[in-house]
Amino acid sequence: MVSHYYNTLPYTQKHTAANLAYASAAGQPWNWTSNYHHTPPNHQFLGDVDSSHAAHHAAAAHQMYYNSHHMFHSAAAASAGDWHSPASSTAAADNFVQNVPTTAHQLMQQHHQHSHHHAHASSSSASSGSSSSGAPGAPQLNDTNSSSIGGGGGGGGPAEGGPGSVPPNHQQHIAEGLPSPPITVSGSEISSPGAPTSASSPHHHLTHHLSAVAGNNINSPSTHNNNNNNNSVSNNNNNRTSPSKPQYYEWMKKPAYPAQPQPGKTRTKDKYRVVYTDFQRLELEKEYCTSRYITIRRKSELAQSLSLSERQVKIWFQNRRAKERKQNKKGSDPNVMGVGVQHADYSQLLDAKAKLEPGLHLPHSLAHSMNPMAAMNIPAMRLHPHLAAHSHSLAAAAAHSHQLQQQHSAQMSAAAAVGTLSM
DNA sequence: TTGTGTTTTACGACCTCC
DNA sequence: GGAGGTCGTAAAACACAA
Repeated sequence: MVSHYYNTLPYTQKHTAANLAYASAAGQPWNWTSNYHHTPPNHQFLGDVDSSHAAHHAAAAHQMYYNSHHMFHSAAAASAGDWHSPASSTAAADNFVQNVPTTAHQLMQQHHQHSHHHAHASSSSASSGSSSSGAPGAPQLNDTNSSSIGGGGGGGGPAEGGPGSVPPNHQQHIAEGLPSPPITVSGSEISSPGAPTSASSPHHHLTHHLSAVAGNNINSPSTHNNNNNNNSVSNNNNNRTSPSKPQYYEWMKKPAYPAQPQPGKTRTKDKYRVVYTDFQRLELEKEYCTSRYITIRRKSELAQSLSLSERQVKIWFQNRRAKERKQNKKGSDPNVMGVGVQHADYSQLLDAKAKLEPGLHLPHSLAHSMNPMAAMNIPAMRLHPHLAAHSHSLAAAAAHSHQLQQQHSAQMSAAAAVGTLSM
């Protein structure tokens, strides 16, 4: 049986505009990607600046932005003023882990309610996550692909750091809201700090189970001396007609993924890739909305709160930017810089939002402020990465960003107008 | 159900910056 | 040299038409 969560929640959510999940490019009710990340003013790089001022700016606008439109974020903002406030620095960081799970729980509860409201069919979605106790060290994973489910992510992880240090009830919250044990591959830091070891992965369970019953350490690098055993098993294959004993075949000895061509390669371990939960995606999107380039601090915080590795967060941002560039390129084919696409998407976004929150009618100015980055399409926004990475250049980057934002404010207004009218 | 196209994670190669 | 950026790509996950 397939993972409850995996099958229900993502799908139903993805097909429901109200659920804020990613929607595939085709047929999506509103293009989260193209619209949502249109960061509020002055957000392009402010989020990267570890200065309290800039961060505060980002946090404030971010809060407004999400409070207005996301059932998630009202809770997030309410309980986590620190969320986007690096200004709160260490103390906030200390509280971060403790706050976030609670927030996550709230968010998921709201999400769940909302799912009931708007997508009744998905009623079992979030509960699937909560159905797994997600106790630390004892993640309950669903059958398949549940690596992205609550169980593993929060609790199972390494002893130090991350949600592992969260109080028990928070652990459950994490299990409900911050699933995804990133069962990624070895070799690098890619394995999530908060994620369970691969031994917790369903695949791993299966593989190990099979290997155990087969009497082979199939995943063990030291098994090259077990060729005899393998041979014996292979020989058993010839006796597969024997009814008295369970038969184990050659394929059973194979790991879930093809053997590594090179020992150092990392892709082939337990899972080629994991699927992030909607919550993880949402939080990442939120952060991306704040800034397309994540700071080291925020990366660390996010990684911890989402039970992802910093590498995963980094790569997610890289992929996210690539996605945006791709979309921009696609939208800018006919001598346009994608603004038209952005407009359409933006109107869809607002339309969806309006459905989501019928009472919400954004004033022009607000809509404008929400979408300063319709011009994110603009090639000029491709500031040099290191502008974001290195604080020395941040001021210039921010200034540049601001200038670009102003340059495109007219377009933004148009976009906002379109969006408002569409409601 | 299956085939096919798209999206999402993840990586390697290569680059720039400090 | 290390960190992080883009670019290109692999492959799983997913969506959808036939």
